[in-house]
Amino acid sequence: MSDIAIHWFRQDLRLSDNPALAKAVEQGTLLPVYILDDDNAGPDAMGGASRWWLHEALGVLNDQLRGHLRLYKGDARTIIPQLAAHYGARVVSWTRCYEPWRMARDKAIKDQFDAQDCGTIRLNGSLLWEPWAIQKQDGTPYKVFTPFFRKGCLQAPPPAAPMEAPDDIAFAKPQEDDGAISLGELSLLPAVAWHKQLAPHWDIGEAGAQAALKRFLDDGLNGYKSGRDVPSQPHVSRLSPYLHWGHISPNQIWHALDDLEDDAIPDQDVDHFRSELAWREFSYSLLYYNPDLTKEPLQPKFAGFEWQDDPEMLSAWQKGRTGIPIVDAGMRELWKTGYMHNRVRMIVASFLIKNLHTDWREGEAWFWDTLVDADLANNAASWQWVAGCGADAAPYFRIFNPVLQAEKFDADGQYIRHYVPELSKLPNKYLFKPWVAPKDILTEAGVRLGETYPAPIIDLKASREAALDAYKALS
DNA sequence: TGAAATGTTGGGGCG
DNA sequence: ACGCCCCAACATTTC
Repeated sequence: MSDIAIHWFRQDLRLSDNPALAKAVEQGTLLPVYILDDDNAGPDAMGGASRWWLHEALGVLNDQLRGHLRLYKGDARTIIPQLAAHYGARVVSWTRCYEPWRMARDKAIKDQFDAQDCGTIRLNGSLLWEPWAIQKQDGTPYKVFTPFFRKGCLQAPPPAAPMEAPDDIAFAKPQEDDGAISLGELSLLPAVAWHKQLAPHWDIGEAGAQAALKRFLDDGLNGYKSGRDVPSQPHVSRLSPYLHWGHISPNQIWHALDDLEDDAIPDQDVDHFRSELAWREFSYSLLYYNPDLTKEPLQPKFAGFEWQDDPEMLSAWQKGRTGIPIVDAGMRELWKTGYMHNRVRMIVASFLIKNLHTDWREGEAWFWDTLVDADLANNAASWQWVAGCGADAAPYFRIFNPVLQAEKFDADGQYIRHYVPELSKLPNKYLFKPWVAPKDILTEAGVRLGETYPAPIIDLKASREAALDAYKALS
């Protein structure tokens, strides 16, 4: 047996605060690998934006590893044991994942190794607390967020202090015939170069994650609690893709908040940002205890709910051509940047579900394909939350009015004007609802409804009432 | 992590 | 001066 330790990178694409990687480095010479495993992912295989991000991220990680990252494509259940045998590895390490398909796969691989000499190292590096660590007194999982956060998270042992990156990694000598392929051969980039417009908005990788954290702590956190609702303001962290890919660990963020030296930042801002990290934990808890979360409503009474299936409506929503400015602005931000501000996510989701009466799984699928932070747990839990069929869900009658939401949270119209430039000359009075503007105002602003910008595809008032009736029938 | 309908109050205009 | 109406502004209830 050699002294080789294989670290299998998955959603932990960083060197610092990576306990499993650190352990592997301690135990031998490192063979760092990544496997594109669409075989096991099945219907949960990555979407387009994720694949682009991963392509870039693997390039950056390979540079960090001084060109030693080995890439493979296929079924990890066979590739990992083959690699271990091929190299005569002493140990294989990985950071735990919590998606049902990954947990099943990883357990099968672990079981194979348990019957052999090769050891495994499996550690948490992606969550503040592992899903099974946060439970109610009676041993059942929390179903409501606030006690999950206050009683569960805040009274649990605090997250471990982050570790430095291992210095001076000794790499194993790669063998040419081990099945490794090039980054290009992973074929992660889409045939149509849609991803190119995403690139200017992101600094992918571990350094980019740390820069985003610093930017947020310096300029965004102060005023977070209320500023986070305003999409034109820099008061959101934009850390979600970095967390999803493990370019930064939640422990690093949590402890950075502990270590803040700026006394001027109100406690309520820091506390609220911590609660957002805890929402991520809550989503993972929900998925862990409800493996069908991505496909089945948590509340059984929604099982037979009759959603409308209108491909044209869905397409208009996806393209940002609904005729409702704040909705279109959000959907276009998503298409252009791979991201959407959280407040706007709630607005567009509410519109799809409660005005267009579309199955929440359609929205879930679109976000899965287009978000650079697409995350199985967060995506499923959040769509169920908006649809009202999830845990701790919004009451069914809580329906957003996208006009009022825009008037409240984009009061100066900056966000809408940026993403819906064909409306930018409209005065604020009509920017949020151009269909009520007098003809001469529209003409003066260069807007021709139905030509330069769509007329609304749905009547907000009537569709709201229809949703209320349908939901009321359930309760 | 709503919105709309309904109810209440109080100031000002006006006969 | 007084009563009446109107209607913001705010509060409460309902979906």
